[in-house]
Amino acid sequence: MIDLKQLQKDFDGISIKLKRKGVDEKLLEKVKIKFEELKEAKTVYETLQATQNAMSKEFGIYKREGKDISELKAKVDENKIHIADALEIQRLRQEELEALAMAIPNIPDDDLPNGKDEEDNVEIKKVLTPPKFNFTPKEHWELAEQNGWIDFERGVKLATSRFSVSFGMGARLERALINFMLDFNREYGFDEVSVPALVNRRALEGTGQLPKFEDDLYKIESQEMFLIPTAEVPVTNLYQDEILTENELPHKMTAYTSCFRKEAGAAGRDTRGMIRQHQFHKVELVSITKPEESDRVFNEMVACASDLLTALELPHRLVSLCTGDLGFSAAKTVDLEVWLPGQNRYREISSISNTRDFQARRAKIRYKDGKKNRLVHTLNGSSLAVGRTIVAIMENFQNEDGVISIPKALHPYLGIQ
RNA sequence: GGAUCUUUGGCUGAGUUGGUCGAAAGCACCGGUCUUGAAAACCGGCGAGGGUCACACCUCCCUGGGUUCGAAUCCCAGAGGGUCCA
Repeated sequence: MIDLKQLQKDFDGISIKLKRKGVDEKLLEKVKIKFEELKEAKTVYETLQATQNAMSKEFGIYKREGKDISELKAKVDENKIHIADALEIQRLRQEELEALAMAIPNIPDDDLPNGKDEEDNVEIKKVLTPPKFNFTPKEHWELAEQNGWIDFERGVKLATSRFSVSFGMGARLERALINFMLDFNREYGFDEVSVPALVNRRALEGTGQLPKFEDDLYKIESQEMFLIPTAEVPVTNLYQDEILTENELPHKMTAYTSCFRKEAGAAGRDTRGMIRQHQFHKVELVSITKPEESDRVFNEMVACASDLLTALELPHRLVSLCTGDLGFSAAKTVDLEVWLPGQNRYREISSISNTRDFQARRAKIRYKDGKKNRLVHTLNGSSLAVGRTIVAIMENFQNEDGVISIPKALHPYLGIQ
């Protein structure tokens, strides 16, 4: 959630910034007015409540002294009615404001490229050069089936489309990658955590998936619990409602989880293969920092993910997302795109975001800065999506006969000499 | 699943004949005295959010309702935890 006080104070400045992300100024105007109305309603209510409290106190004194209370009681009873009204007004305005304010995305950083969508993202740099083949490289689903690594039909049989089953080396590769990434991240200074894959509503509100994106989440109706769409949710919310000490920051964490997404808006896209699955494995990076540290840690996270790809000998590039392509909670995002020879293009394999205090405000994650409590900054990013990494390995390490070599970095994890 | 107990500030933990309780005490923490330095001892401070220039003031003792002029304290429902039974 954005800072409403600041919106009130600097409406024009913030409007300009949010417009870059495509936010309607009318919505902001509404929020500002609602915020002022709420303040007004609060003042009215609090004044009434104060006199009520004072009278109640007096009541006690009267009684102790044996004075007549009938007159006072009449006054108090009357005031009570006004309080009920005032409270109701306040409650309504609060609800209205919340509904509006929760729909406003984070403010993009000033130095981001302007733009509408993916097309306007800006490449920062390329790492490693794509391999040249003297044959036509195949796409991953072909290779996956040929090698017997992944079975898409059986995934559909067990669940529905966009589920798959890994066999043999395909399955082992998954496990090897997860271990490799976690070890790699740990050496980079990220502490490993293992978290629930099912979370409550509050957690999802904290990181901004709810209330806006409920359609994309799998929900356990009977319990009001949700399957996590990313480890970002449980890991960031570890510190929800807490006041951290300055010297425990930054918290740099890495976690492996399965992720679950309905992909509601992606009908027809990437229907083949395992680029876009309802369930996938991901190793995630999450950091919680002091505000002045978040840019530094952001760069560390990007470097960590990029170095990981390099260690796996996968050609990739870093892309700065333009304002229009930025996610809801992000103030800044760098995507890592891996080269896929079969598709002859780069595809997203990791996405690192700094949400600044946007999630911290919702999730109430603060730290003691001297005497004061300040909001932390939260950052998250995929180390790498495991499925897409396997896709990248298959396509980049394929041989003419369809046999797939294994990157050296993974040899120890697969018992290859 | 049934019975019963429990849920308080960073932690431990008082407060259950309803009023002066945002809440004792201890620990932790911060500042000071002392010390070459540290520890100990002593003095002081120390929950959060809103509001204010600063006060005042409002809200919060698991959550949501209710009773009452007034609830951490009473009633109801729900959630979490413990114990016993199955």
